[in-house]
Amino acid sequence: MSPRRRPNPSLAADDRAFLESYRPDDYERPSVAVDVVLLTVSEGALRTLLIRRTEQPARGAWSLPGGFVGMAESLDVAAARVLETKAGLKRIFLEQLYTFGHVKRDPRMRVISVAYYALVDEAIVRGAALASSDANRVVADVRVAWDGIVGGPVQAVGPNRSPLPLAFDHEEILATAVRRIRGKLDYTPIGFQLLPKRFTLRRLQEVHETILGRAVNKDAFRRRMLASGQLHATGTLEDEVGHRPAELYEFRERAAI
Amino acid sequence: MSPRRRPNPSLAADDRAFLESYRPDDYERPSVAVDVVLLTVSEGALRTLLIRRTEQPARGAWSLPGGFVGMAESLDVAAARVLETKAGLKRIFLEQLYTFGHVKRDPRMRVISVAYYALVDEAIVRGAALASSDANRVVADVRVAWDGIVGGPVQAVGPNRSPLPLAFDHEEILATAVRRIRGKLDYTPIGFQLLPKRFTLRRLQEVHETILGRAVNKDAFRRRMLASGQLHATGTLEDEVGHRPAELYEFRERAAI
DNA sequence: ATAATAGTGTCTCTCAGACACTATACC
DNA sequence: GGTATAGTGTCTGAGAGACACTATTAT
Repeated sequence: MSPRRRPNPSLAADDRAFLESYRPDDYERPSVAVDVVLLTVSEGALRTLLIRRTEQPARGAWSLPGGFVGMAESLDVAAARVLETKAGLKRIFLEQLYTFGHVKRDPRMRVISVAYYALVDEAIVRGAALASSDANRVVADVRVAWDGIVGGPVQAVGPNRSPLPLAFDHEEILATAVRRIRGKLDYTPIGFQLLPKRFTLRRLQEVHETILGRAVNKDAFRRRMLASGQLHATGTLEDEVGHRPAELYEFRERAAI
Repeated sequence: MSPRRRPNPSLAADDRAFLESYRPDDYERPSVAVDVVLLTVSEGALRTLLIRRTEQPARGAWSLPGGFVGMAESLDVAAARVLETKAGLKRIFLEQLYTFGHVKRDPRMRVISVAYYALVDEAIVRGAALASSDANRVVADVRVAWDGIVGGPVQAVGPNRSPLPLAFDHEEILATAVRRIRGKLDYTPIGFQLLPKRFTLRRLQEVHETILGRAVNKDAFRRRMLASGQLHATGTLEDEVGHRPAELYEFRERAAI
């Protein structure tokens, strides 16, 4: 049962002696899970991947993709694994969000959930396995009822405009993710993660407006983005747009796990 | 062994039926701990409470106060309990920081640590039980070797100016806490938590300067603080200062767990 | 030519930084 | 009065918002 029986050679001798006698099973332990809020911007709406629960508890309700943390994988790796197995997505921007640990948040047993959020271009979402017509998966609209980063309730809405009930405390997790990215947007170039490699400033501005839930000033936005030094003009223009084409930009570096 | 045997009456009938058959012990689980970075500002230095480990592993190294999460307590409650039992402090500002889950961060076994940070007035630290001359407790200086919120290494230094080696990944946790409060200071009134109920603007500015590790503009600081609406002038002045006394202010509300 | 959006130049307003000045306590 | 800090008034520079204007492509 012990996760690491092999003594670590870098430990001091008395550390090793201690390990021999230590009995981890003497203490009752909670389960630890990761839940991932996969966010994308599509058609001017903030959207997230939800999976319908087919088993108890909360069968039929919608939940964030998640899974239990393996004994030999770090939290980051567990979150990336969940993203790959449940959404078919690899090498996506992924950051830890918050850890939810209320005693009764899962009726089965004590489950502590380390929540992550991921940002991904909508085109990748469409191309991934989750695009297959699976009635138990949906990329739901996220309706946010508050301004700025004050926080508050959110609602997931399905393609047919019907509200989707969320299992456990997943509405709180989703709301926390929205609050976090709204706050991060003010001082980090997080919006790039939601766009393809090349994009126009107009598209980037639309992403910001969608996340923030309000219009932003076009001139100031352009100036601020270009002054940040994070953007690289490619010299090429978009095409087939029916009006004057805009220049395509790239983000200088692209974080991924 | 199961944490909650009593059926929850609010559950649907099939949820209850599921609970009867669910066997949480089928899966191996990690241990979950909380570690608390207790920060205070004293004599122009950022300081934190450290406890010397008297048992293996890492006996003799210094560690953040911490403890395992009980099966019937939430993470917030566990952190507050640690603060009370290990530092004798109650009703202190306490917020979740980050969750550390590298597989080998603890050589004994898989331990996932949910880190919290707490901010407290130095006078309370001095009055608490931890002031008792315990050679295994120290309020150490935190030396920060980087500017702004870029992050980097930190070092804990004892009263005799000797560096204190930290156990496990506690240096990383401490550095994460410093990074977090530096960032929060830019847009939230977090500095109040490190001062007594009544304080002068000068003291508040000193706290900000200590946390940020740099001087801040006096005029702009006063204007910004007074304009924030978070401060309430008491009308009384400090006394016995040997020069013109400053007005005492209060923070409008004081968060605590 | 017309429509539609890309992109720029400029003015103003707000706010932070800098600095000088006055105010008020203890000695 | 001397000294030290509290607190204010004002100038300046940086950056966001607003708005007008030019540029460029498809139809």
